[in-house]
Amino acid sequence: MVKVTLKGDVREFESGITVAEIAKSIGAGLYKAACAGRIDGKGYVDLRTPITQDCSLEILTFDDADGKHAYWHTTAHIMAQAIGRLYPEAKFAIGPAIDNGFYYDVDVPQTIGQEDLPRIEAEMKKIIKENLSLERFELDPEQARKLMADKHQDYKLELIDEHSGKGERISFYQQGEYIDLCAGPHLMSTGCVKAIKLTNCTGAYWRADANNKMLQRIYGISFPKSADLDAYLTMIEEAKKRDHRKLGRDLELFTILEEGPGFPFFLPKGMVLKNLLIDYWRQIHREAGYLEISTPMILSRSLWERSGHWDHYKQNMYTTVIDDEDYAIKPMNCPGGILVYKTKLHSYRDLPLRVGELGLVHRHELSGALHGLMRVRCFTQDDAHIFMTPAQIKDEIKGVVRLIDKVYSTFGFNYHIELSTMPEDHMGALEDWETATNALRDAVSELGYDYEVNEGDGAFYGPKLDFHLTDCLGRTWQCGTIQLDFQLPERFELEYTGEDGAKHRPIMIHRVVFGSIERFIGILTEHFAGAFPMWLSPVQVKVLPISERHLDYAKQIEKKLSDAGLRVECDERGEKIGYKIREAQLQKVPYMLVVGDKESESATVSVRNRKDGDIGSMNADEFIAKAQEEIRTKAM
RNA sequence: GCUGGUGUAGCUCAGUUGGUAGAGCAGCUGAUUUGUAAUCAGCAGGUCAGGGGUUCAAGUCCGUUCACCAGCUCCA
Repeated sequence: MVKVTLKGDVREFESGITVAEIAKSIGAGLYKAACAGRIDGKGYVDLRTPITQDCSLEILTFDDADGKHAYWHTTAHIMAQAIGRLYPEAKFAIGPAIDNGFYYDVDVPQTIGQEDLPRIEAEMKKIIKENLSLERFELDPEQARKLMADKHQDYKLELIDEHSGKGERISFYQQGEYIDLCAGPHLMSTGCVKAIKLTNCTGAYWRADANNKMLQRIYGISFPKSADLDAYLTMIEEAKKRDHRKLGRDLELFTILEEGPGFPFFLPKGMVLKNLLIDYWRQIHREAGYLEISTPMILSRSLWERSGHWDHYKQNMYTTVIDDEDYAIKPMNCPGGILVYKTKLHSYRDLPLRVGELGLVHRHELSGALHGLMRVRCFTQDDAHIFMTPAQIKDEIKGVVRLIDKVYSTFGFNYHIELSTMPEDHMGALEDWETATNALRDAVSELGYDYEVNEGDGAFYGPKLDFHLTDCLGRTWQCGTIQLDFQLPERFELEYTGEDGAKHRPIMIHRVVFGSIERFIGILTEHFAGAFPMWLSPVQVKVLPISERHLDYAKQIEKKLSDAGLRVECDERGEKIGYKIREAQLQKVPYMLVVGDKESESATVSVRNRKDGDIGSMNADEFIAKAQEEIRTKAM
């Protein structure tokens, strides 16, 4: 017998009972809803897992993130089975669950287009109706190879070869005629899946390597209730309305034209926003002890050769020729910052030396990678380089992490941190990489932040901590980054004079907080759906006279607010008040001041808030005080 | 760059089996002088993304270049 603790309740079962059977013993409803199990609070296991030791057990349903994972993974198998029926020559690659649903990569001779998805969906629904049970079995590598070879599943054979070295037995799941190499876990039968939707089909490289064959990837999602599926699809439609590319046009923030793909134009209102972010940036960096410099946009080839960019980053660099000499338009600000460091001698007393630069960099990004303001070919980095002694590394990293957290909190962003380690194409000694990576790891864990490790994704000169923000559709974008660099100080022979009078080599941090101001504005726009907080709104107040005879009074109010430092406009057109309000609402102006007979006689304004509607009347000074307070506190 | 899709007025979109472009909103003009999300009328606006080809005839068919969209790869 084994003792199993379920939600604090201890129950006894015969040893070898499966998770599914335990769920069944609790209730038919739970058994039906069960997706996976969690033993002793760790990870998640298949429902078919036998329990042979005392433990605590959680039955995971679709409400649990891991439960969803199993649910979607099973749906991926159902889709693969359907594809197998419709395209008998199909070869299957991998088909995992992802954050929002699942996909399967398949290799079929025909092109599967959007218009083919309903046919596959229909076949999936048949398979669900057939309520096929999913059976798990294990084979040793030789048997596994034979099974997959018989089915001409070349990609699966490659996957088996990868695992067979470990000598482990290989697990499979079978439902009806469909057998898939798979570690699971899975639901008990295809009938457990209810509402399905295939959302997208696109190309994807086998093993995520651009040198490999491109397979066809089909994305889908599924839910236990069709109402949940409908809600999800509605949510996606709503999210698209917050797309910064649409809002950027509607709110006249920026535009990107065919004449300059990837090179954004900032319109007057977008420029207000950009400048406000820069003002804020300068203020917090001054407070954090940073100096500011500006370095040239174009610098000589020899500089980029010395920095290593010419060897490691050339495919992304725009180059030019001046008086028969090669030059490059800077893709990064660091070499310029380093030259500034070298313009004078430094003492250990100067360190840490924090030097910021709002640098406009240009990078040739692949045409297919461009995406509104999120991915452009020229962008302003809110860069800074910190030169320091080895003893200062950890504190400086912590200082930057805190600064980034402070800024992101100011905007109400959630973020996650990734530690990116040494890439294949790197320069410098392994020990340095190890020291640098450990310093980043220690600093972030000592501050108590969680992070994921992103193997091999560091910069060519050093490892980095990346801060990722999420857009309206849940895609994440790297914004802040902290990179620790031993290489460039070495290459440029940077020095400072130590307490001992001898020359020492400083270590440098490259860091950005916004990341790029362009990308940050994109994220910001989607986060607030264009309704920026008062302090960031390009137009904060719109004065709306009821009719022409209130125009003088409206202009007085406008002047008064403008003198008080508010960004205010007056709608002087001979339109009805409803029309003017509608337009101001669509432009997401935080406050509208309606002025007519009543207001001009009593020297007041009727205040309308874009969120709460009419909030009553007050005199102009009261409104100004209220507005200024909202701006001062950066209220969201 | 790769796979698939899309490209008609400033924006959102119609445009039948090929028979040489249409609406709403926005804009301009005029009338209306208005009380918390769209007043009415008139006017103007397009080398149908760009070359090319098939055809008596191409927005429509074919090919190509460019841009955009989704994803992959890559990245702030």
